Amino acid sequence: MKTVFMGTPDFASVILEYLYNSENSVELVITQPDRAKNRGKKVTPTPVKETALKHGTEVLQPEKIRGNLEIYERLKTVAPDIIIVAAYGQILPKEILELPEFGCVNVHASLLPRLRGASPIQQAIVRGEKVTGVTIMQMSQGLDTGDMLAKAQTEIGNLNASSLHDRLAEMGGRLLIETLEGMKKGEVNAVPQEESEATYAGLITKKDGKIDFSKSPEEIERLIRGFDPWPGAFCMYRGEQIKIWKAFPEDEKTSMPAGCVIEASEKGIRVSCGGRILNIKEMQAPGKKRLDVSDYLRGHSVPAGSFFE
RNA sequence: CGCGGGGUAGAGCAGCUGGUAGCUCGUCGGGCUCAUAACCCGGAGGUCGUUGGUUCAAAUCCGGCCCCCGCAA
Repeated sequence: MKTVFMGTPDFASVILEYLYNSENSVELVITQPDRAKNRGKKVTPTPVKETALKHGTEVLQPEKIRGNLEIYERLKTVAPDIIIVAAYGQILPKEILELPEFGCVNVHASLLPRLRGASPIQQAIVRGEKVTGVTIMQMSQGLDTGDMLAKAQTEIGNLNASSLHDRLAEMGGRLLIETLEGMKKGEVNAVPQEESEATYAGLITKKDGKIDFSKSPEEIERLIRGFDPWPGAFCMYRGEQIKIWKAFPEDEKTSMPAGCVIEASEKGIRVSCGGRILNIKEMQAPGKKRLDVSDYLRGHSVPAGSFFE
């Protein structure tokens, strides 16, 4: 099929690669404008833009796609059979959704109707879902509310957000291509989402990574894993913001107050939380690299009775 | 020119108001012990990121460059 692709981050760029490696043509790619970001405030192209340019496809980066006549006319001229959307980052107006013969389909990184929204991958882990997956859906005007065309699922196990992201991106790419094949043959059924089962995964900010030691060790561990590598789960120790990258819940009970260090050794820093214990294994001080707790302790002292907060 | 921290022994840190480098762990050898990741004794291991400069003398002061990281976006 003749397609137009719209997407922005790495997740979308993986999907786009699958599209290039398929029978379908990519006529045009639309992504978010280059933004000044990172240290040094350098203007950086989006991953999708890089992928598109690598394949020699024209890229458009409208600041606002809604009500953008130029883009609309352009799409009309290109006249794609279908528009593929993956983590684009802007809401598409009705007239674009209805423009192609096959409409717009979205690759979403969750098993809809669960985890609609911007952060399905992280939230799947943080909320303790056992399984998650990808859904290909026919886009409608609501937020991830369209009819579902295909799904694939996977166990989360103890993956962190980075590994889960990569896995879901690959799954999404494969599933998209299959679905496009099916659509061409008219073999795809659109299944409405069960509205009552919908959950939402909103935009994540760095502040959401703050660890609350009154919560259970399991919950904290999921936050750490779900926010790895971005934005990272953190807490304060002696006035410094410390990121925690690896930790394991222990069953042992304790009556020490939340955040209290019970023991610090090369086996980990054991901290009281929610009446039980979280064993911290890997951490990072500001301006420093990620360190094994055993390495960290060679240069810092973490006495029992001090507090993480 | 967004703000900031840092590059010192295999690892993590200290030293940085200038005068031939120190701590903890590891490592090697020896000892103690029924035994040990415990303890005692001893040793090896560093062109102090790189490159210029100031100085009688620089890890320590000044400039350029390379690399790592935190914040903010």
